[in-house]
Amino acid sequence: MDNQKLAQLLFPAITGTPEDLQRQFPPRDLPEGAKVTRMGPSPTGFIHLGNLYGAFVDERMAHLSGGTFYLRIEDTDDKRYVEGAVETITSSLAFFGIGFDEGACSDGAYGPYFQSQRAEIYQTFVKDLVRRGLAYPCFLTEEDLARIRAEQEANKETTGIYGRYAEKSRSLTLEEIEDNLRQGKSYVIRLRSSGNTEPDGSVRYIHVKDAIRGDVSMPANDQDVVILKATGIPTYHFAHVVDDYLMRTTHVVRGEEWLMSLPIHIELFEKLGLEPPVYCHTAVLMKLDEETGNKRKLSKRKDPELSLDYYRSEGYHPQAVKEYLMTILNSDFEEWRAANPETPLEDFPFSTEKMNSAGALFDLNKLNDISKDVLLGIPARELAGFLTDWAALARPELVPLFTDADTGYGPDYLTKILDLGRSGNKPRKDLIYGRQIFDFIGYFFDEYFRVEETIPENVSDEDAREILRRYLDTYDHSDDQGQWFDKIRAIAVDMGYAAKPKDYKKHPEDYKGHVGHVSTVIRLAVMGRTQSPDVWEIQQILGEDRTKARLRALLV
RNA sequence: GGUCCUAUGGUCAAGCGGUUAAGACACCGCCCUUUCACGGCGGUAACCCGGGUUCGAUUCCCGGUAGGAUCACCA
Repeated sequence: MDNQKLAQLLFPAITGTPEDLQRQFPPRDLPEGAKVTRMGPSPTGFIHLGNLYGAFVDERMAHLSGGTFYLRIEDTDDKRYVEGAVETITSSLAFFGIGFDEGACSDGAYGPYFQSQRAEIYQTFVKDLVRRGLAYPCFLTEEDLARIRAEQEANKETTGIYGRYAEKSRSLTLEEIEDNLRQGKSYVIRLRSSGNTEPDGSVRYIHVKDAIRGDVSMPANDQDVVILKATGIPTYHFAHVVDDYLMRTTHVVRGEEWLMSLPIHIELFEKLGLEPPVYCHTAVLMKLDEETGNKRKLSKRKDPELSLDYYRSEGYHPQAVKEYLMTILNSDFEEWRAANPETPLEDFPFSTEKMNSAGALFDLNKLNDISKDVLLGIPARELAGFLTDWAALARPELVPLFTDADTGYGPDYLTKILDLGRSGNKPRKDLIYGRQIFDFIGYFFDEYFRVEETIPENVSDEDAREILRRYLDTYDHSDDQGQWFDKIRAIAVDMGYAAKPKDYKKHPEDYKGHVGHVSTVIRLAVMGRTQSPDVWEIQQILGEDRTKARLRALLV
């Protein structure tokens, strides 16, 4: 077989060579040790927590080393394309403070960054492979493939085109190929694999140093995998090898679902004579399945928390999600964070070697706990803005209350609410995420104020009314916190409640209850609930009119 | 089924041949306290099983078991 002729027959339009391309995209001019990473999403527009997890690793590796992080759209499967996907991807990541240095979003010197626009580049490499006898056209139809598969399954053999199953296509003569081409038969280009059998008949293994998993070894590839689809567009495997080489990627971060195709990629790099990057195969994010009690991969359909939109619509602060992700990524991050509460996340010495190769369970509790601390570190004014942004997305009807002082509320009001109890050396950590925050502070807005709990058991209805009446009678909005509470204490004592809970605990028979029960009644009247931050401070925020109105409402 | 990965409390995890087996979240109790939260103190709770190697295995090796991943002209 004249491979030179075959190559020319198959790719008459390709005139360049791999060497030309290598010259066209020379090694990047970066400092020693700088890492070049990339994110390669398919443009379905759906971007989930797993993507963010990976992108975060990419971004940290690149930027911690003074390298480059770029975006490449892997749209070799035209069926998947969704309009506006690039915008969705970049804006989703931007929300979490992850930005690309170059790529599909902003261009750069190593493009094009859409695989669909790189057909000529791939074909240049394929043509070279054909020319060297390392790849060949295959005219097997879907039916042929199905038949082979059925036979293999019946024989309990590995499925695929390899060994003797590849022979027919591999041994096609130039004339047969020409003939097929003339008939307009559809074909793919397959790699002519060297197989994985040693001369002595044993299986040959590949050994790869994975930056997360350490030494990994598995049987070398023996499949004549498809490298160029009938459309002339490469499969993922081939595109990965060509692109990551030409774009001078130093570290490929991808999910462990790719681990099994590593032998293919290694063989492809070998045949192409190119240096493979360092691989970093990340663990899959897991979740405990309620039904089976087993760990399972987070699923797009069953688990809303996989979607990044979930965090946006729930109102999680991006920083909280990031910090949570970092605790999963590098477990010593929590310790570091405790020692460096003020230091930006970017200063943490992240490393792939500290990553765990087992799949971590997604832990919402932990995220919430981290979120409390993160929100505490954000000034109330800024938090008000964040909450307003969240409301615009998830609860648009709240936006006027947060932004418009004419509603009787507005941004200053909201800021005061959010800052409640956060000063001092033992600040409250009530705020977790948007939806939860509004549940927590809703009573500050008359439209959402509702008395939803009942008075303590040991306070009679008559006493409750009496407490409120006396409280309203003596209410002076300018009282300081001490004066204010003295009045409550006076009401309590006067009505037969202990001034101190301890007195009541010691001699419960002497009292109806204690001052805490009395203030609970007030709390219920003003806040609509029995649990809340300091009543006096809340009243100061509510203002005199609103406070009194709520008290009166219960007395009529 | 083949191949590969993984295996420490409910969860995330330190550990890397000799430890009273860290820590964090969650949970429980106590203290602080007008409620709640915060904070402080304390507590329950773990090395998958079986063989080796070794004076000694959570740690190393082999086997099992379990869970996960993957076996496309999808990425």
